[in-house]
Formats: sequence, C-alpha cells, structure tokens
Amino acid sequence: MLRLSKRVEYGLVALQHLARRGKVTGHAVSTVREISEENDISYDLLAKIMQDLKRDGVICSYQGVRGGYTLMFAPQEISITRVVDALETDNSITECTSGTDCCSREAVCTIKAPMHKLQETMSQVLNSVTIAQLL
Amino acid sequence: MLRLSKRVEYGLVALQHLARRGKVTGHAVSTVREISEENDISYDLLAKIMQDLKRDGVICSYQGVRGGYTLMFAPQEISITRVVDALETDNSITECTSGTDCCSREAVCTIKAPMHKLQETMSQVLNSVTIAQLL
DNA sequence: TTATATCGGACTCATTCAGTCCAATATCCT
DNA sequence: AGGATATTGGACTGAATGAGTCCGATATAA
Repeated sequence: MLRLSKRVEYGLVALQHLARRGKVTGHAVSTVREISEENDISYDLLAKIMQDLKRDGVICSYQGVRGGYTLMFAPQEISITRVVDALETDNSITECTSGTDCCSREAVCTIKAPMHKLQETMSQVLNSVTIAQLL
Repeated sequence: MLRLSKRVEYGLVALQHLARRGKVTGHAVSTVREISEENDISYDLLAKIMQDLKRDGVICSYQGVRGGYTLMFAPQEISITRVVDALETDNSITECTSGTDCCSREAVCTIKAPMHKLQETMSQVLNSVTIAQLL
C-alpha cells in the first residue's frame, strides 16, 4: 500500500519526543511509559519499537530505576531512512529492488531498471528528511 | 512496508506492453492472454487489473473476438500515481495523510504536519515518472 | 530489598494480498 | 445462425503481514 507501518510512525514520534528533551549523554531523558502515555501509544508495542531502535544504535538505553532512553545522534543526523531500516524488515518498493535477486519473474521482467531508478529517488527523499524536521 | 503491490507492478508491465504497441484508437492492440503469457503473470489476476485500469479510463477495452485493450493516452501522459490510484485502495504513507481525517491518535498526534509534507514530496516523485520511462 | 525500568519470546486477532475458479456477456468470423 | 474468443464480474481460498497483548526475566537506583 506504499504505507509506512505503525511501528515507523510510533518510532518517529518517540524519536521526536527524545529529541525535544535534547541529546544528553550519561543518563536517560525519557521512558517508554512516559512516551506511550503522552502520545497514546500501546506501551507494549512501543517497548518493542524502542528495543529495535536501540539495537540499531540510534538511541541508547539505561535499565532499572531512573532508566529509559536517550538519542545517540543529533536530530538532524537521524534520517527517516534510518528509522525505517531499523523498524521494518524491508523498505523496497518492489521485490525486484530488494537485496540481490529479483522475483520469480526476473527472467521476463521488463521494468527492473526503471524500478531501480524509482527506488533510488524514493530513498533519496526519505534520506533527506530527518527528525529535526519533526521538531 | 512502503511497497508497491503486485497489482501495480503487473499494471505497469501491462501498460508498458500496450505502450510498445502504440496508442491506437478504434481497435485493440493486445489481449490479457498475450500480456499474461509474455510476462508470466497469472491470467485471472491480470484480467482483474486490466478491468480496474479500464474503469479508471487509462485504457479502453474491446469485447469479443479480436477484442482486447488499448491505451487512452500517450505513455508520457500516464503517471505512476495514476496507476497506483487506479489499482490500490489507498496510497498514503500514513493513515494521517489519507483523505480527510487522521487516525484515532489525531488529538495527540505531533507528526501530522511533517507527514503531510513528506506525503507531498513522495506524490511528486510518483507523479514525475510515467509509462514513457518504462519503454 | 523493593520499586521501576528495559529486555525478550510467544501468542492472538484482524486485515490485506495474491491468486484461483466459475459463470455471464459481448462480438467477430465463418 | 453458431461457435470461438475475449472481456466482465463475483465469490472464494490460503498465505503473509501487521498491530497489539501477555507473561516472565533481568538490571539498577534509591
């Protein structure tokens, strides 16, 4: 459907939330609980998303009491592409333009080249928008 | 997943096929059977897609023996946006940017404006690419 | 040591998508 | 007229995906 998943949507909101608290190192600036309540997002679902963002390295976590999350980069250094890559399994517009090989129709596929070009353009757009634009 | 559906993919292939036969008026230039066989696409599925493209007005049909389909516009006048609109129920990147109202989180949504801007940019990209680029 | 967080897996439920099957209708050609 | 060919239309299945839930484990500041 050419749609961003709810995971990405919530991820962007969460990163925006953290960004507004500033990129602080050494301790957490916000918790999943807080972000989920302020933005009306399922706590459990957001918790998963935060873990994925942490795994990607875009945020870091602090466990235990007074724990939570903090940005690892300045907002203008975090592109939407990065968020999508961290939270979705695949972000290619066609099977064709994903990874190395194409779909089962590869041998007869007549739109492979133009689709790659379109993919390139789309990626550039997503790459040019950052969390800073959400503030 | 930010992915074009197979319907759109097949639709583009079919329009490319018709475009290569030229924009002829008065009779069909190709049939579903031919397009499906040459491009290894399910006949039944492609038949549905062609009906939708016809319903949209981007192609016209001729029934019966020696029937089939023909383009209604020059390839450079048919944007991918049009194909997506004809073949997918919704092409907005978020629930937010679709139609009139937003999602259930609308009241607390903090990324509505930037998402609309992103949607705009993405639409422009899809609008700038036409069937002519597939030839 | 307890309250508060993140971590991690398994799980359900609804929706969507790709593809199939079958029957009806239109129309050219012989 | 009649058969072959093609579009039209609806209903249907099965697989995949996505959103969201539930439960328990682990880490850590106070």
